[in-house]
Amino acid sequence: MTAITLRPDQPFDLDLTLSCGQAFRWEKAEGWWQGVACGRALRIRQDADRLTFEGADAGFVRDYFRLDQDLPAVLASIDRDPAIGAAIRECRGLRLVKQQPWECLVSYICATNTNIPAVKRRVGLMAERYGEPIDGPFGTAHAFPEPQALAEVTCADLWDCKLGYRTESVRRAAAFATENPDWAERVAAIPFEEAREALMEFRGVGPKAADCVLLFAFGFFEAFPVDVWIRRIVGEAYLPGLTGKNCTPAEYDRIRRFAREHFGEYAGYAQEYLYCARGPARRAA
DNA sequence: CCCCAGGGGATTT
DNA sequence: AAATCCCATGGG
Repeated sequence: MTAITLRPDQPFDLDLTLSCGQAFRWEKAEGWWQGVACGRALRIRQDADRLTFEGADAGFVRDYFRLDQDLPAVLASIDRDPAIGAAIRECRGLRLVKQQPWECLVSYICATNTNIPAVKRRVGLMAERYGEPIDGPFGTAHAFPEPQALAEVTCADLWDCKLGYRTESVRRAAAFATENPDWAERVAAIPFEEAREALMEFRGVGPKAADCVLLFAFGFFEAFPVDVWIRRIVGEAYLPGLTGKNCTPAEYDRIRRFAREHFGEYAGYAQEYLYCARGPARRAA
C-alpha cells in the first residue's frame, strides 16, 4: 500500500476522473476504485488530498492520472465564457487519464452506436479471455490483450465477446497492429490533422472514435470528440443554428473547428468538462 | 414488448 | 454531398 499527498495547487478528483466515461476498465466497490491500466491491476482511493493505492508505484499513478499536468493553467486557458465557466466550477479536478493507444483504439471501435456499460462488457470479456493474467490486489485480473493475441482469435470467438458487427473491425485492427507494431509511435509523431486521418484509416474508426483516441491516448488535447450530448450542449450554448437531429460530417467538422477556435489548444478538456457537467452521468444522477 | 441509444459504412439520390 | 438504412447489444 502506497500513499501520496496531492499538491494543494493541483486539484484532482478521482471519482469524476474515473466515472466520466473516458476509460472502460474501472469499477468502484466499497470506497475503492479497482481497474486495470497499462498492465497493472490497481486499487486506489482518495481521501481529500490523500491518494492511497496498491498495484503500482507512485510514478505510474502520477503519470496515468497526469497529476503533473498543470490543471489550473489548462482550465484558465479554456475558461472563455459562462457556460464552460459553470462546468469548470462543477467538475474542477477532473483530469484526462493517459490511456494506451492500442487498448484505447479497440475500446472506441467497440464504443460505436452503443452505451458505456456495453463497451465495458466487451472490453472486459476480451481481457478476461485473451489478456495476460495479473495477480493483483483484487484477485486475478487481466491485462488488455496485445494485438497478436487478438489477431489469433477466431471471428466466432471475438463475436462471442459481444462485439457484434464491430468484430471485423477489431480483427482487422489486430492484424494491422501485429504487422505494424510501431503504428502508435508513427501516429504520435505527426501533426494532429494527419494523425486524425491516419486513425480514420482503421475500419470502424470515424471522426468521433478518432478524436477520442487522439485525446485519451495520444495527448492531442485539441481533439474535440462530438457525440449527441456534446452536439446538444454546443447547440444550446454556442451554435443555435444547428439543424436536424443527426450529426452530419459537415456539421461534425463545424462543431469541432468552432471548439478548437473558441477554447484553444486544450479544447479536449473543455469537451470533457461540458460532458461531465451536463452529459448523461449528471442528468441521470 | 417496444423504444431509445446513437457511430460507421454502404447504398442511393 | 446529403439522406437513408442497417448492424448487435443493453437499458428504461
